[in-house]
Amino acid sequence: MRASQFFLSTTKEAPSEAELVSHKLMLRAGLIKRLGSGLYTWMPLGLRVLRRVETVVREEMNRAGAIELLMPAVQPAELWEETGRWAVFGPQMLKIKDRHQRDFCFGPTHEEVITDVARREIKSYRQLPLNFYQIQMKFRDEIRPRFGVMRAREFLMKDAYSFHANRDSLVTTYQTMYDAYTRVFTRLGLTFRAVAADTGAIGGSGSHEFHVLADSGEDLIAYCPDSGYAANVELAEALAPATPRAAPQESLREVDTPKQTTCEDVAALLDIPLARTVKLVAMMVNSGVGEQMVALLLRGDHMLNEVKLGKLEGMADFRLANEAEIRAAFDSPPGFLGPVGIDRAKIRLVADRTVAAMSDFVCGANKPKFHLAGVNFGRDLQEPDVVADIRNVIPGDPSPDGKGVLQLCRGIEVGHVFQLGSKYSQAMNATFLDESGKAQALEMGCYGIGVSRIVAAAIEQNHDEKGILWPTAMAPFLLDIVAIGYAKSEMVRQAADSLYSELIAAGFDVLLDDRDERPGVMFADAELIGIPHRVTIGDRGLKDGVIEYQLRHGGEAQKIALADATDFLTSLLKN
RNA sequence: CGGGGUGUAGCGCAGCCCGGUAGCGCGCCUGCUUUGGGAGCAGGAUGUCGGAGGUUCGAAUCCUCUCACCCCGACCA
Repeated sequence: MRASQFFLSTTKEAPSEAELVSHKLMLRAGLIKRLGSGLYTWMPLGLRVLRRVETVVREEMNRAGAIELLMPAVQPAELWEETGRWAVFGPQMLKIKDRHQRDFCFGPTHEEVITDVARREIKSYRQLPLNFYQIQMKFRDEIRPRFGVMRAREFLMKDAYSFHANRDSLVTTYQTMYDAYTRVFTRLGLTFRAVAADTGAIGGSGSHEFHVLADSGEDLIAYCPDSGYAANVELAEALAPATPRAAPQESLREVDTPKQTTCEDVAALLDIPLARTVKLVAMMVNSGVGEQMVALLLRGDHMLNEVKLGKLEGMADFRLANEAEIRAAFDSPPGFLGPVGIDRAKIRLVADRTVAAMSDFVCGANKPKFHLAGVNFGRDLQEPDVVADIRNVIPGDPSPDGKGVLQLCRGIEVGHVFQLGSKYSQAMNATFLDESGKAQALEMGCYGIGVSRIVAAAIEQNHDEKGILWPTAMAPFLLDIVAIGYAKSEMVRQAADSLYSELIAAGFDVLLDDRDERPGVMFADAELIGIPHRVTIGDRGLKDGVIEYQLRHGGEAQKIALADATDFLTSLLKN
């Protein structure tokens, strides 16, 4: 591609809306342009990158035995009503009406559509297993789109769905897809980690997420360097303390805490470790027959894990209690809440396992400006109604597999694989006939990759102060030929044109910068855009019959004889 | 949706407090010079100051309402 025939639109400054490096660089390099919140045009340069990622994904899906198809982006509501997800997906789904006032949505995912395909097409166990995939724009009305294409409302996704006669077959394909994902992210040159994950709104049993590791990632990952255990903190189990609760040593007493409303403040005032304090989080839980207050107990330095909480019996629907509800139930403002002396007939007490094993702890006194110290279960209050793991793990917690301790890191979720089981096939009556001629529900798996998000994640992981450093597999061009004085110098023009056409003929994606720009502009663009290899052709070198080669990712420029250039570059780019 | 912030030329911003009819840098256009790291000089174009209402002789500036966007918390590829 000749730069003069292409469309580059780079800028020195990034729009102020961009916060994240990848977002800024994508705008500055002219990969994307914003249309509205969470809506982006992929400009010609950005589209080349997106297509590269798509190519790797497509190749690996095909290799894994998945078969490509393309489903409609617009889906009828009735299909979603069959699985009950028209309501479940809720406001995140973009719902639309046609001219006859019939309800449709712009597909946020395609389990319903593919299951409909399956129930029409799959009749016999002889057809199984089957794995379909597509690469398509999805729409999700995100609460807060941000970070450019990282969390956009419209985004490109590869979604695959597999169908099986039994669980074993599902597990086999699941593993095949897991391996395929590993190959995809490896080929794309990303540093990533596969982690055990929660299944969220998609549902099902087993699931893993693939995360590109980056400090700017929105997800927290717990991993154990010793055992290889890795899980999203949403899921990572905080083991019950190994040592049982110690016997009470202290007597119960009130302590003056005139301004201390947080565990941190109280611990600082009393000069005790934060781990000796207990906080109470008041929740309103809707059990279906109205709301009831539930008091959660967590150690002062621990954070509530809402995913874990939601999985407890009868706790699926909860929200934080507001101040009025708290005052009514505890006769105290927030900041001084505690489990001692509360009406347990009205307020259920759910304690984290860690708290359940504590003794002589400090908590609120349900009285403004006072806390209690030396608090003990059994003696000062009844045992909790429920003891469960409801907190996030923290660094140093023992690994759930019993080998070593956990550490935390941040990740960007770029892939997710699920074993769905028969959730959708049962709801939609998608069955096949087994060997004995009996109708059975199909076992399903589903597998997503955030194609457009990968582009942002890759930049997050590969950039420097000058711009993007594309991994080879997703670079928009492999090589940039910077022709200095192309418009003026016959010598430069001839050398650049012939090198360019030879490399193009050899099948390489080469950009010839034949614009009538100053050298600095062309160099700066080459670096911002992140093209991995660069040669510079100018009168200065050509006088001695040489051109210059430079790797984007650092290293000294080297001079190459013009006569050897094609061979040199051909062997270089082949790898 | 709750909390915070910003809307002024294509982009980045100043002007607003203290009303007098809009400016800077980059970019863009023309010409000349320049050509190995985002050029120099000269000339030029571009704004319903996010929108609507109000106050006022007069509003980018003050008031009210609205819309959009960004950031912090609940969703997911």
